Amino acid sequence: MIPERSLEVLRAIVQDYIDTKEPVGSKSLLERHPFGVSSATIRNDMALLEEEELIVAPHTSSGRVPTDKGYRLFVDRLSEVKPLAAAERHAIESLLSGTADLDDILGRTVRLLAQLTNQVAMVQYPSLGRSKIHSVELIRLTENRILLILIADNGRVQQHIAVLANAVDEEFVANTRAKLATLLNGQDLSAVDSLVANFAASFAPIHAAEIDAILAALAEVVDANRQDKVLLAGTANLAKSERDFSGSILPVLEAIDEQVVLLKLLAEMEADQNGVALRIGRENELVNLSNASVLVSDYENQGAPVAKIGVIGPTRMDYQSHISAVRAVARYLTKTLGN
Amino acid sequence: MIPERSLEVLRAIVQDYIDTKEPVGSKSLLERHPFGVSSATIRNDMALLEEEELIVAPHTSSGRVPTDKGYRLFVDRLSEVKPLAAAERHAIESLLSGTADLDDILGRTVRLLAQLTNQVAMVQYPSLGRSKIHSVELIRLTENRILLILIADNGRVQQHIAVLANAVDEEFVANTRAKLATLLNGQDLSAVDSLVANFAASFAPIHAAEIDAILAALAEVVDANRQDKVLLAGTANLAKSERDFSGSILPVLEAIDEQVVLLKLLAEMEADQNGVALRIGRENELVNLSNASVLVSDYENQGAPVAKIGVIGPTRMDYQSHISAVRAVARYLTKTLGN
DNA sequence: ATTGGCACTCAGATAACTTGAGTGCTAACG
DNA sequence: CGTTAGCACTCAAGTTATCTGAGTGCCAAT
Repeated sequence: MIPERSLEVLRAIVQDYIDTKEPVGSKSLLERHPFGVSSATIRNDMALLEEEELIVAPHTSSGRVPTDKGYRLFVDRLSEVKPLAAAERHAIESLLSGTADLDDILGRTVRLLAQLTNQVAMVQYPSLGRSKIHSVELIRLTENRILLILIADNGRVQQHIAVLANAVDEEFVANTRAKLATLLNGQDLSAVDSLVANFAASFAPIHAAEIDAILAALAEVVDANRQDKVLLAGTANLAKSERDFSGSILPVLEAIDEQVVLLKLLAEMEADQNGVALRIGRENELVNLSNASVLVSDYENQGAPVAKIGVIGPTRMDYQSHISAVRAVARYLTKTLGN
Repeated sequence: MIPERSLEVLRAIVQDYIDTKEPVGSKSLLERHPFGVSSATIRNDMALLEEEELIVAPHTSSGRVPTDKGYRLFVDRLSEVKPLAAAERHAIESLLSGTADLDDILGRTVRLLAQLTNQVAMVQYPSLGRSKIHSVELIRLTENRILLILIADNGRVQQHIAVLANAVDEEFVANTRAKLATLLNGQDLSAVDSLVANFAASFAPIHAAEIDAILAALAEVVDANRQDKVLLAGTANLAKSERDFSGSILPVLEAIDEQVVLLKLLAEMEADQNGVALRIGRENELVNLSNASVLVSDYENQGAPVAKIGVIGPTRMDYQSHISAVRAVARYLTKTLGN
């Protein structure tokens, strides 16, 4: 086992490094943290930590820098979450109060988080996966184009246009709409596929093609919700802290461009007992994010987690503050959606 | 007036500079462009061009670089638009064919443009400004929350939730919906304000507060459409060509983050006879884009321009190719929306 | 287990020197 | 007159050499 004091040294190294962005050496460490021992002793401890691959020296004669593993130990066992400053709580409360539609709320929230952390913030749209259909609407745009709108009980709205081979009249649309409504309203989203299996049977065969097209649109809409959407803010923060990403922010920008990648990553992440999920550096299997950390939390609606919100930044980020920021924002978002 | 050959020299300088990204000198210019004269003559021409502030020397003894003014002259008078390669045309056609909903089409289009130009591409959602209301829907989510959906004849859909002080029943909603429909369907969007002015009068005074809330939601939705939305792609291209932006891509990222700024800029830009609008460097009054160029074109629906699409990149961009790329993509987008 | 002491290392800063692509200017030329 | 050859000059960028100081590892003494 690693002795107590050595762990304290690791903690000090992580904190100093996050602070100064410089590799930290034994002597300067003592200046900031009054351990009651000499620099030689610290050096011995450091040698031990290096053995354990918790820290590493960029070159032979320079201070030490935490490894991904070191950060991980720090976060899991050595750090306490730093509570938000009063001003920050205040900012959250005032910015997220007031009702508005979903787009608006998420937009404001993600901007807020970006500003609070000075990182790139992201929020995932509430997934329909676990939620129910509030209602389905059909609107006849032209004689052969039908707009299908699906409204989920979490306030998310998704639309799609079905193009029909033949013209249909208002009556047909109203009729279809009514049948769909009784069939689907209030049902679980995941049940849609099986529920509509025999839907065409209740119509005259003449309209089979039209019904098919509408069901295809419905499937599209359901699917569009499964593969979700993510909103970003604060990308400019990347440029500001460019050297924190060992030179190149390209991989991060690429991940941001390819939202699919991001969504896959988010889907994989599972919150720990603190209510947050964290991937540090190489822990992101997506190789291109190997010098970034991703920190997310779930937010809820109707008592169940519906999606994730979080930040992406350099591995050398201020975990203590950011964890509480992400948690707080997620909590307030949950609350806001509750209305 | 500037003599003919000097203008040719300017053209050569711009082309070489875009190509090599190095300041171009009199001698190396001759290697690539066989003017029938000596380097000393070229130097004299360059001195003249420098006098006219069309080119500038970064330091005393180095080649010349075009100024914003130089690029402007180049684009306006010296360059021919370079037609797209067959492969590129093909890519456009195959990527934009197939019907889908608006979100999808715009998403694919903007990605395509980003890939074609290797720049950051942006597309503005079709504005409702000049278009008409297809229909207005009201959906009762709970007894005091009404979802209002506005569908424009350009396929754009916008929703907003109105929260009412008192509970209302289905009948009230259906009734209101019907009245709104007769009043608004087919009307010009800009006419909404005056059309609903006396709307409350046709209801029992008991429901005044509810009607107000719904009208407020309507105003919101109309407004949300005015201030528009913009979709981006290819931000990773920024990192790749970072040094093209004289070191810092921060201002560009900031503009991207603040979509409001971007929208304002787009609104200001008016297409010239080529069908494109171009701001070079300092011409962007937004001071932070002073080493970027913005290149946009209108795309149309129902025969009238509805919004802009374009790219943003370093002033040293390949105007000849990009202009035709933007134009082509805008044209195909217009065509796709036509269906 | 801790410490003082010492030899060693090496990234980064500073300075001196070299190189080469570029310039401007002038005097001569057709 | 426009063009040219020639020449002195400039300066960014690359190379090399040197210095410095914060850092290390190790060992013998406490």
